[in-house]
Amino acid sequence: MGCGMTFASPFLATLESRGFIHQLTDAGALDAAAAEGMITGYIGFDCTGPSLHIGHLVSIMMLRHLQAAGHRPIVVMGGGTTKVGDPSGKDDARPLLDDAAIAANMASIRTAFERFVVFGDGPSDAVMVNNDDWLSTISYVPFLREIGRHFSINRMLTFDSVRLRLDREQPLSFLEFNYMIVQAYDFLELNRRFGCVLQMGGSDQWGNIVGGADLIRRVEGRQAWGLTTPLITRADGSKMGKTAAGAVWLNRDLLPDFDYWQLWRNTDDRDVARFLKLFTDLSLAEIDGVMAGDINAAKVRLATEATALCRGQEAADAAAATAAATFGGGAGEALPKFAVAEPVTILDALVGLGFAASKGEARRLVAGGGARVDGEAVVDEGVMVGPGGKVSAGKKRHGLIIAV
RNA sequence: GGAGGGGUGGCCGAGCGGUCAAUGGCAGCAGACUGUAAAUCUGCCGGGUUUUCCCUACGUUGGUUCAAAUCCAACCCCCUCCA
Repeated sequence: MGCGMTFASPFLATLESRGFIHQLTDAGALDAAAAEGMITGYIGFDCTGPSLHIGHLVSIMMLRHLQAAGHRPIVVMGGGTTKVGDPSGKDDARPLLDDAAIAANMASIRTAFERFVVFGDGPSDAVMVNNDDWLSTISYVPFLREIGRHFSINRMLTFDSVRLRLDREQPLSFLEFNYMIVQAYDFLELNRRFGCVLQMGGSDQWGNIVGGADLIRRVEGRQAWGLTTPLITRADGSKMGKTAAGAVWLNRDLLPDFDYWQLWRNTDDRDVARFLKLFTDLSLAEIDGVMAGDINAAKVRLATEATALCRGQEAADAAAATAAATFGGGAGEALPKFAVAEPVTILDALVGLGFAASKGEARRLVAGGGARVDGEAVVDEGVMVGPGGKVSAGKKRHGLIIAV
């Protein structure tokens, strides 16, 4: 969508040209600040799950572009805000997580960032902080007097996150109602600690972000800005992040490299150009070149570039090589494997590889003509497969039987 | 507090004493066509069992029946209207 403006600062110009910008506050002043010198910006991430997923990728890429343009990114782990729970875009309150669960999720999540931004002590090196560090020590009455007085209930009631709940007569607890205040306070705290002047996030965060920028202006008398991305959906209307098979995790231990690569490889034709801009480092000129060629080659390029960013070049190349070999009729190393001591039936092999949830489902797969051993369709469910065999379910799912 | 309506398979939504593992739609999986895409058409779509067999399922717990998702009772939860 974008705002159609032209920007003087490389950072905003890049975001705009690549489709990252949905809304931003005082574009002219932010552009001037970013053009003039280094700025510090942040994005917060909740720790409600064990890993971030590709729905978070747009935000992560913005931090990457921020750093690439010579600015300083701050990754805020929402150890504290996760305890409150963001009502934005939700009909119901999320179950509250305990400290141990949040800490575990946070530890798992932080590893994903190391591939996208460079952490360190240099001026534009990324910083990671946990907002629990300052939120958990807040004293109630002093907080109300310093921060709470700047928030108008009248206005808070008009924010979408609150209004939608009230309009639908869904419950909204006082705890959740405070989320925006707590997030606004984060921005203030980051402004004080790091001179952070920009908060970015998804479009559902607009209210929270503006709240923070307002708070900084009122308390510190300084200007701060907010920027949101559009909600990225696939051509079929589905949201990024999830497929019917489950969340598309960034962490390798939750989703194998090959599966991650395959996911991008199977991108809808209509999404390829857009995704190349959002999820790879290729320049716009390179993308034009790629798109001018074969669409399937473009998808391979998207898959390899996106996988390299998230999982490393080596993993991306291995996945690409495996795909080339496997879909060329052979088999690649990165395929799922099932270790057996002696030959098993095709049914057990399909279940063992995770291609069928039950023997009944495996049976149906065979009956429907979808099962293959070494490329040959299996018609008899009694067929045995031993180590070295390649088992396929449909055209896209392939696995290897190996010896224990 | 009073009066109604409802809770069904991943989701939506029929069924309202046996013929119900439960119509239909969506999602999903597979086949055909293709390009590891989309669209379209076809099949499958609780679990086990080499299959006119067994198990588990229609909010929960009991009951009536030869037989219940379907009837009764109590309880839990949701919605609407009245106070």
